[in-house]
Amino acid sequence: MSHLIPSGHQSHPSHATVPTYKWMQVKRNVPKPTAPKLMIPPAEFVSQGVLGSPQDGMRTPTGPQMMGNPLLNLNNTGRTNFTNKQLTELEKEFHFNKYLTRARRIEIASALQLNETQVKIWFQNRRMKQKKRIKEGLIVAPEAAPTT
Amino acid sequence: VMILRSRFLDARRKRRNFSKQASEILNEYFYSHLSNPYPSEEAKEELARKCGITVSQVSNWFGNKRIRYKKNIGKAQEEANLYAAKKAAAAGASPYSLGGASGAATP
DNA sequence: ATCGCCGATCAATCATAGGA
DNA sequence: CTCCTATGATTGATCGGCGA
Repeated sequence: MSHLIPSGHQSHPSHATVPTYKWMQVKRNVPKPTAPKLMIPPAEFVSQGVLGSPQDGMRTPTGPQMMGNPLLNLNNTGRTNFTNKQLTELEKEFHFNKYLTRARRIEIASALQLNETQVKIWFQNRRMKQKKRIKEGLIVAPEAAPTT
Repeated sequence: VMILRSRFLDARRKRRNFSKQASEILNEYFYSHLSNPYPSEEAKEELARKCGITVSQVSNWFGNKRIRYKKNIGKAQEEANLYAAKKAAAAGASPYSLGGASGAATP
C-alpha cells in the first residue's frame, strides 16, 4: 500500500476536489493511431466498427508493436477489425483444438492474413471467453469433468 | 446495410439496466474505494449477490465505471463523488472499509 | 533469456434503455 | 415519436506474473 496516493495534485483549493489517483492516469500503449488511409480491398463484412472516431491520443510507440502486416483491416484507433471469414475460420479451428501449436498458428495466420500474434491472442481470448461461459453455466462443460 | 449481422449473432446483447438499488450498491462501493476501485474476486462475488447480478456483470460494471470516470475527471464526477461518499458515510451501514486513507473530509 | 498462457484490465464500440 | 445521453456487453489488444 503505497502506490495509490495521489501524485502531483493541481486541484483547486475551493471545493473538495477529489485527488487524482494512479489508476485514473493509467494509459496503455494503444496499438497505433493508424494513420491516413483507409482501405478495404475485399468488400467483406467486418464484424464491427464502422463509425468514425474523433480524437486519438499519442502513446509511446515503443512497445509490443505487433503489427507489420500492411493489409489488415485496422480501425482508426489501430484496432483490427476481423472479417467474418477470419472469425469463422478461427472459430472452426478453436473447436478442433483449444490450443495451437507453433506450426498450426503459422498456417492459420498465413491463411487468414493475420499476424501470428493476433492468432495467438485470439485463441487466448477465446479460451477465456469459453471459461467464462462455462463458469456461468451456459454451454457444456469440458469433457472428463469430475463433477464430484 | 448488412448491419443485420448482429441481429442474430449479438442477440444476447439484450441489455437490461440493473435495479436502482443495485446501482446504488455498486456506486457506493466504487466511491468509497475511489483510491483503488478494483474489488477482489471475493468482493465481486459479494457485490454480485447483493445486487442480484453475476460476477461478470460486476466486473463489467467496474470496468465501465473506471473508464468512464477517467474520461470525466474534472467534471460532475467529483460532484458525484462527494455525493456518494457522504451518502455512504451517512448510511454507515456499509461494511466497506474506507480505502481512501488520505483526505477524510469529516470535520 | 525467451515465449506462451492466464487473469485482469483497458479502450473503443455496439446496441439498447430511458429521459427530454 | 424523435433525438440524445446513460449504460451494459463485447472484444482486440496490453500489463504483470508464472512456469517451462
